[in-house]
Amino acid sequence: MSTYQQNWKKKIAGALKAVAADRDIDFSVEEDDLLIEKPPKPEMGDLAFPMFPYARFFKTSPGKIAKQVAAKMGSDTTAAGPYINITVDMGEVAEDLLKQIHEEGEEFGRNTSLNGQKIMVEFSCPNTNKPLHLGHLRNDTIGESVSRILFANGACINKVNLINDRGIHICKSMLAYKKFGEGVTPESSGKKGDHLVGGFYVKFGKWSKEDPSAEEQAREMLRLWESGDPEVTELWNTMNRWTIEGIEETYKKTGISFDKKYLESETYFRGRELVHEGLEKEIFYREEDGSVWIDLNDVKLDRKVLLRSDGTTLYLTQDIGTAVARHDDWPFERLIYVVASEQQYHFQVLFEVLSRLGFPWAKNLHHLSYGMVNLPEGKMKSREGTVVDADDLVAELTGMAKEEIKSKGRDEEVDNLEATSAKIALGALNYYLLQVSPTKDMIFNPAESISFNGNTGPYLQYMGARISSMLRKYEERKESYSGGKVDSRLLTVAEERELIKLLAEYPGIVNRAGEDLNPSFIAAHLYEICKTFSRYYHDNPVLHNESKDLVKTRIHLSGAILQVLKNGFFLLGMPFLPTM
RNA sequence: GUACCCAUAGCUCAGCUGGAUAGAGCGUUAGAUUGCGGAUCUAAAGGCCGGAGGUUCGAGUCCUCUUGGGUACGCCA
Repeated sequence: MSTYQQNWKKKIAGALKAVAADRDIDFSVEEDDLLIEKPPKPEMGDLAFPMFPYARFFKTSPGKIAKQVAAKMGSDTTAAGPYINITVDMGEVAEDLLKQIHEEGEEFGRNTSLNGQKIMVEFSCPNTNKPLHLGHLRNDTIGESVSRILFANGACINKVNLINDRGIHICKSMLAYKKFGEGVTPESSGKKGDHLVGGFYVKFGKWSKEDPSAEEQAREMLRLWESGDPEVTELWNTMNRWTIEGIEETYKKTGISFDKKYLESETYFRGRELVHEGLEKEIFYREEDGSVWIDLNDVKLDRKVLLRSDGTTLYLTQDIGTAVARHDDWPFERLIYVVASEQQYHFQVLFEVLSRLGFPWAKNLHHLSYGMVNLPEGKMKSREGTVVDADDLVAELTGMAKEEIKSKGRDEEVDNLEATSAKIALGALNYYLLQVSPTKDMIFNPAESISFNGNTGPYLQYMGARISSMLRKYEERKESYSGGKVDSRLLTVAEERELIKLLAEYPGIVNRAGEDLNPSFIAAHLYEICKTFSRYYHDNPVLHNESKDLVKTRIHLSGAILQVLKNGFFLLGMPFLPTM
């Protein structure tokens, strides 16, 4: 909610009360309860207030109320059927707004609604038996973006990762390495560590089809690992290091970072302890075979096993330990788990268990459940080898961007072809992934994502580059505009009014994105700004203009737009490019 | 079988707490360049918002039922 909208709410609320007083009706309205919207067409006005809700109190039609209210207002207010439409003096709004944007710079759009609240965000959570794939990329970009958005809303953020480095699946790649690896290393093979290890995981799958004893051998290895066998532990250490180093390289390339990294191998003990404590408190119960359970039938979550009959821990047990360890490390007020929607049941159970264990903060845990990423050809299936590898995809997009730059003959213009291509690829990827509401399944189309026109990352980046180019040109010939001065009242073109409104709305969008944990609101808003600016500068010369005042004013506006784009890009993990 | 999620233009997606004639992009068709980077812009065609009831002054949005799709319900993670 921008300040000019707030002001108008106040005025309309006042007029409504005045109308009620005239007619001796006992009526009051809080200005925050007033509905505010945009008229369907800009020429109808900038703000609209529907009068439907008041018909009941006033015992007349909304249309009549609108007329009576409008009569109390000035010439900028018209009654249009049941609506009151306001035409805002945008010159006045622009004067303060543009100044504010230029002064606040990268801080414009931030607010204090979360007031220093400590929020932990968990995302990514890779396994150490294979490299990242397209699904992780969605997870990573949502996690990173939501963290930045919450920070912009005034929260204190702690981004955490949880490395899944133990369990039977890890042993499978280790076993295959031991049998077929012949001592190969990332260095000797020239392969990234995560890809090398992932290859052995795939190899295990093939081998286990031929040799029925493979699965049993993997279980034996797990037992050895849990009992601390030195040889297995050493191999585990080595291969985990390879994978984690490989994955961290991918994070670096995709602009993802964490404040803290948790390892399952270090937190699962804690989970086991907590289950034992819960058992003593009779929150859990033991079956005859020794396994430990919780009965959640009263909340329709069935019953769930917490410890195997041999006393070893499970995924859920480990997550209990991790949550408690985290709260001890950093007493968060909220913890957001960015995890695929497949795991909804898991988190319902986890939160319920933590709550029954008596942790008051359990009610502040939140599962940010996001949908699957599919391909135009259909679902990704690891068995059919159609899983899109993260590194491959980034490389492919980078290659496509590079070709595009060359084909436009701009490879001489950009200062670093390789770096620029990579930034375009990243912008394309993140924008495409974030443009869709997190909760929904989506289809990822690589060719569409990297396209330079349409609703895509590169299009937005292009608008940023174009505005930058204009600002550079302005700086070059600044002297020829000397004597001119910024005058917001000159911003009378329809697109200018629209742009000012969009800029004014930006902080509210950041707020809403934070409340709903939904970066797509920001994506949509930035696209709207870019599209409007495209249309605007196409027919309205900014620099090639007789009036020096007008040049300066439009540059002032363009600079503010660029600033908002930059700020929004950051929230979406999209690199900004001054030229491309 | 039970629970949760989704269904809007040929395709990919928007549509904020219910509000004026349901919007974009891609694709299709037709246009615009002595112009700040045409990697652009303009316009047209394209919709029973899966279906049926209900609540409401008003429903793409809320409720019930129904159809179709997805996911979960492991001593896997």
